[in-house]
Amino acid sequence: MRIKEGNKEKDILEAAVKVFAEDGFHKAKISKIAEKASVATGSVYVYFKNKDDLLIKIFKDLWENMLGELKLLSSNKALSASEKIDGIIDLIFDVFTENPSLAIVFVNEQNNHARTRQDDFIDYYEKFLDEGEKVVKEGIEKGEFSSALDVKIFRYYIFGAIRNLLHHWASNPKSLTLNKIRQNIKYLTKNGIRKV
Amino acid sequence: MRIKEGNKEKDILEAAVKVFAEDGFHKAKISKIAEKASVATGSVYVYFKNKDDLLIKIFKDLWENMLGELKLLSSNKALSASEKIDGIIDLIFDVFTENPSLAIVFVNEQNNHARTRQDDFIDYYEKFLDEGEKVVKEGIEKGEFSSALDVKIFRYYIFGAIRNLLHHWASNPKSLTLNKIRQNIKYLTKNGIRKV
DNA sequence: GTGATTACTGAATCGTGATTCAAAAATAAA
DNA sequence: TTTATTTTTGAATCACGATTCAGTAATCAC
Repeated sequence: MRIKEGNKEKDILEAAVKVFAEDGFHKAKISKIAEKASVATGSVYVYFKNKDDLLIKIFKDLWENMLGELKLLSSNKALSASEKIDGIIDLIFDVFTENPSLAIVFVNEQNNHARTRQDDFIDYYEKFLDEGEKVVKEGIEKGEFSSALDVKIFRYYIFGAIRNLLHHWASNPKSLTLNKIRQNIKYLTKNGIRKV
Repeated sequence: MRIKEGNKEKDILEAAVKVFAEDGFHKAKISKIAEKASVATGSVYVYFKNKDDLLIKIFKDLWENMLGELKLLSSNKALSASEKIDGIIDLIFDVFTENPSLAIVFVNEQNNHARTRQDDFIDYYEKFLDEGEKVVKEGIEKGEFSSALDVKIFRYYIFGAIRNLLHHWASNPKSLTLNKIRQNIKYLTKNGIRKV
C-alpha cells in the first residue's frame, strides 16, 4: 500500500485559485495549475472530476465557511443591528484580505458560473445572503434602520458595492488601503453621502 | 457592384448581445449568433475580426454613448449635485431597462475581458466614471455631500451596487420592479440605512 | 443582355487544451 | 526480496468550435 504524500488536493486547489485569478477561468490551463501545484497534469484529475469541479469546490469551501462565521455573528445577542452590519463587512473583508486572488475569482467567475449549472455552493451563498438579510430586518423592527428600505434590494446593493470595491482593490492593491475602503463602506452604508 | 442589404452589422451585434447574455461569452457559439442574426456563419467574419471583436464593439458602443449623455447632464448648471447623482442613476437604468441582455453582458463579461487586453472601450468607460466622480467632488465642495467620504471609493461603491442590482433584475425580472430598485438606490446612496 | 465587382455562404480546416490511460514509481505487507 | 496495492505521471487522444476560403449570388454599369 502506498500513502498519499503531502496534501495534493489542497495544493491543487490553492494553485487553481491563483491561476484562475491571473488568467481567468476560461483561459486558465490545467497544465499551469498542475505545474504551480508541483504535480503532474493527470494528478489534477485524480482529485477533481474536471475543470469546473475545481471552481465549484473553491466556491463551496468559501461560502460554507463564510456562512458558519456569519451564523455565529448574527446570533450574538450582545450586538446591535448596526454593529452586526459592521461585523458582516469585517467578515467579508477579512477573508478576501487574506486571499486577494480569491476575491478576484469570486468577482469575476461566480455569477457567470452560477447561471447555468445548479451546484450546491449556491445554496451556501444564498443562505449567507439570507442570513445577512435577517440582520437588516431585525434592525428595521428595532427601529435602528429606516423602514423605507426594501431588505431584498439592500442585500444586493451592499453586496454589489463591496464586491466591486474588493475587485478594484485586488486588481490595484496599491491604489487604496483596504482599511480605508472598509471604513468608507461602513460609513456610506449607514449614512449615505448627504452631509448631516 | 453590389450594395449591402439591410444592416447586417447591427443585426449581428444585437444577436451577439442576446447570445452572450444567454450562454456567456465563452460558451456562446458564433454559429448561434449568425443564426439569430439570419446570416451565415462566415458573414460574422465579414463584419468583425473575431469573437473578441464583437464584445469590444458592444462595450465601445455602450460607453461611448453613455459618456456623451453624461457630459450633457453634468454640465447642466441648473442642477444641484444631488440632482445630478439622481440623473446619473437614471441614465444607467434607462439604458439597461431598454436592453436587459446588455446589462447581463456588461456585468458578466466586462471585468473579465478588460483585464488582459487594452481596448479603447475602456477609455470611454473610465472617462464615464471620471465624469461621475467630478459630480461628487462638486457636491462636496458645495457642501451638499459629506467631506468625510473618499470620492474614489464612492465611485466604485455606487457603481458596484447598481451593477449588482441590475444583474439581479436582469436575471429575475419578475422579482423586483426596476422602478423600485431605482428609487431605493437613490435613497440609499444619499441617506444610508440609518433611521433619520 | 454581359462583365465586373462586391456581398454572402457554409462546409472543411485547424488549433487548442481538457481529458484519458497505460505505464512507472512509491510504499506496505508478506 | 518479492508481491500487491495505490499513487502519480505526462504524452497521446479527442472533442469542440473559431476561423477560413473557394465558390455562389446579387447588384450595378454599360
